[in-house]
Amino acid sequence: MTGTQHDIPAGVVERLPVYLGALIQLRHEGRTTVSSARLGELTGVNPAQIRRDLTHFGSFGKRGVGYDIALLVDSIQRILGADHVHRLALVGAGNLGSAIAGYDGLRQHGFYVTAVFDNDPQKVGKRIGDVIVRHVDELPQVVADQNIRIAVLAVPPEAAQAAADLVCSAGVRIILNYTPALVHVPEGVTLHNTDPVLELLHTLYYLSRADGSERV
Amino acid sequence: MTGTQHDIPAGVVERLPVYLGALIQLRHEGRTTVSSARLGELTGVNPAQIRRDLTHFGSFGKRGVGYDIALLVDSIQRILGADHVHRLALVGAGNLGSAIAGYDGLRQHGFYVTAVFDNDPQKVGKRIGDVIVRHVDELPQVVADQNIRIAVLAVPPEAAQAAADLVCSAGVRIILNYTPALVHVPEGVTLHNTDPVLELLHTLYYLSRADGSERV
DNA sequence: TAGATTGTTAATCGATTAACAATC
DNA sequence: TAGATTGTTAATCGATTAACAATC
Repeated sequence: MTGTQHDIPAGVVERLPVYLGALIQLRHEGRTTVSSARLGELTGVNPAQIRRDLTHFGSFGKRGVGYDIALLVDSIQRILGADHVHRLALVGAGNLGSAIAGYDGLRQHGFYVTAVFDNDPQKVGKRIGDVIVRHVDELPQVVADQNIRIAVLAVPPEAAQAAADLVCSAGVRIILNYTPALVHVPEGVTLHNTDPVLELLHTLYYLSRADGSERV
Repeated sequence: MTGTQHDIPAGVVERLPVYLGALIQLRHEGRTTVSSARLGELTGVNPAQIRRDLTHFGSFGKRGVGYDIALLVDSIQRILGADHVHRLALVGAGNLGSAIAGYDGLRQHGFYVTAVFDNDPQKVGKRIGDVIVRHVDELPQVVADQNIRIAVLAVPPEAAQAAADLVCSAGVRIILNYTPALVHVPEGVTLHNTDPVLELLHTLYYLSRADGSERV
């Protein structure tokens, strides 16, 4: 789904944010160092794999001691490109959009929702999070002005493709699609789908196997 | 993170819901058959892999023709255990909770939010989706009465572990964690974390590589 | 029949893990 | 020094892909 960049395996890149989440939690608990063994417990990843993953980017630990949490947090953030601020455009000002705009975790990682759009005149002008909802017609101009690279789609599924087309032609490079619709994006745009239902279905498989799959 | 059930590779189980999503969209468009090549285009999965994935569960296609969409949808739903109704307990009646409860895609796959809980007395008694918000104290009783197996956590991160403990001891078998907190669950409970920020961070990596990673 | 596409094998590729020497 | 834990190699394991015979 994403063009293979350089030679870092995709699995490694997927796990880095998981490590980061655990490290931030550890730092929050006041810890200063952590071993790969402990990090493995917290994240469910094999300790050897954690060490191997990290060596793709350098050497961050001290033998006999472990990893300095602050250092590793900084390093991973730099690797991911999360060491500076990113502005997000949010398309769709419904319940989901409101939840996303109000989500503190975004700001903690340097993601700021600086523009919200909707095509419902009822919603235009209202405040969501820290910003006023604008009409979707203004999107190209605003995205260009703010040099926004990331868009989040929280619109009804029927509107997803149109919204994707719009943000793509406005110059957005990453789309987070929160609708169940399968949208197509041009080469060079990274699309990430997060349909909660797909994840539920996936997990469901294991439940059906685990017990007698009672029919309801 | 999940106990290895039988001999189906985890990757296969992860992709089935993706196929299902595409198939449902195709059915919605009025199509009746699809080739692995077309399904591969839609989902970004290699056609050979789609065919190989499906053979784990049987033989669903017709050589020279392709797959009957209706049949394949039914089959995948049955494989996943999504061919009957599942009740969900939702913990947290904020914006995110409201978005989840109001999400149509859930019902389309047989997931019904039949109980919503919050510990804020302000929210108890209000309606979300089709149900009245109850105090979290009632959770054990309600989950037991309704024989609920799946819980969705949409609470503040500080409250996540307590909420997880509560639903686990009430007998829930699958937890969908929408908070950034790393929660621990007992053996036998499947935990699925979906922190939107982690996904953003992951995607961000590729953006930083793609262009000159302008500092803002 | 000719064309298309599956089901399946066999080859490749990459990821995971165990093990251990290096070293804090 | 002794104990701990990393960084890294080497072995294993599994997933991906190409190719093609089977067959609709």
